Amino acid sequence: MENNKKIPLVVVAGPTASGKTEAAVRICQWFDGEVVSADSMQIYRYLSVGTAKPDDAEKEGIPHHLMDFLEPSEPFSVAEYVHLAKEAIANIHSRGKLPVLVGGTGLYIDSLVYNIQFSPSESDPARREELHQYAAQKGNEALWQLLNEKDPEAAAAIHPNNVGRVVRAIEMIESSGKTKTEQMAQSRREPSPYNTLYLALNYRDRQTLYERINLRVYAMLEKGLEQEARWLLEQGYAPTAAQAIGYKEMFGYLRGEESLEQAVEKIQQGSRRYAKRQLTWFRRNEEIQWLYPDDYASKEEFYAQLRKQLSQWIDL
RNA sequence: GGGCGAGUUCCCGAGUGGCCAAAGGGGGCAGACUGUAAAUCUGUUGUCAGUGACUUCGGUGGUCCGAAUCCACCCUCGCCCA
Repeated sequence: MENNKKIPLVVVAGPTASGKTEAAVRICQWFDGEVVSADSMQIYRYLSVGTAKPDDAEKEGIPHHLMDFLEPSEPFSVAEYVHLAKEAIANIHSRGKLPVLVGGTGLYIDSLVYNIQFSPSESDPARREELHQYAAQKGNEALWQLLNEKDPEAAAAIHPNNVGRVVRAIEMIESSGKTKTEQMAQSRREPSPYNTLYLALNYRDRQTLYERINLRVYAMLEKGLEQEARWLLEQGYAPTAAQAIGYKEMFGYLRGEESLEQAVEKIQQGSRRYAKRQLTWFRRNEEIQWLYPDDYASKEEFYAQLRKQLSQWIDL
């Protein structure tokens, strides 16, 4: 497929609190675009403040897709995400608009951008549970040995302590008869239908990012994070949503086990560590064009430069 | 003024004569990542040079072949008596 036949796609990635949301809305305003969220937590309804979902004012009238559509009690998966995101992008493109993929969930973004094909078979919860039990009783090493017998190549790449990954690799070979390596190769056969401009935000000075994170947590508190967290806690079952940073740290405080100050510090720290993991993910991708707002004297200067960069890309 | 206790590497905290650059945890830094991914997991963390050397355990001075560990004095903090 020639580039001019591919669907143009702008990606705005980067660590949490780096300014993705605002940058994306600007891009949509300049080039008649619509946002497709690539965030594993903003998919959930009701979790708004804690996931830093943009409110109506911040959206500035720009349509946002794949946000706010799942109940917190529902689990979710990359495969489902890619399926939905593809549809959303195709739909936006068909209406002559520019799709702008925005988010911090690297796995979701890359799976979509590189058009990863997921095998049709879903996971088997019972078998998974069985394997987890095995590890709990006989040890991580013993479970890993199981994988090592069936798929040594996968075993070599997965640390025995990473039980979830070991279980998944065993599941892969058991359900299909093919090794993880074989399946990975198959998943990459289809060329990407997108002509992607992969951008990511970051700051030269890590401290700047960390300060943004710390401040944003205080802002979330003022906007009602506590109420959202209390609501989520009272909902009970929420396997994925309850893992979200900002909520899980509030639970201890809400149960009276620790102070609000302690919870806040944990949220800030959890967010900083998350940001670091995100950076590790994106940094390995040499295709990404990094944007550093702190290279510019003002935000407007930064955006002016960004607009110029995008114009050039669109003209190609 | 007297008595007792404590001061350890970024933080907390073990360590009471050699096996200690010093357990463990936290934090930091770095990395992995294909159906949990805001999750999960790994490595590393005094300095300098490839086995080694050098500086460190409140300060100073001692004892000893050898001290974070023993002694003396001093400083700081906490508690108790005044």
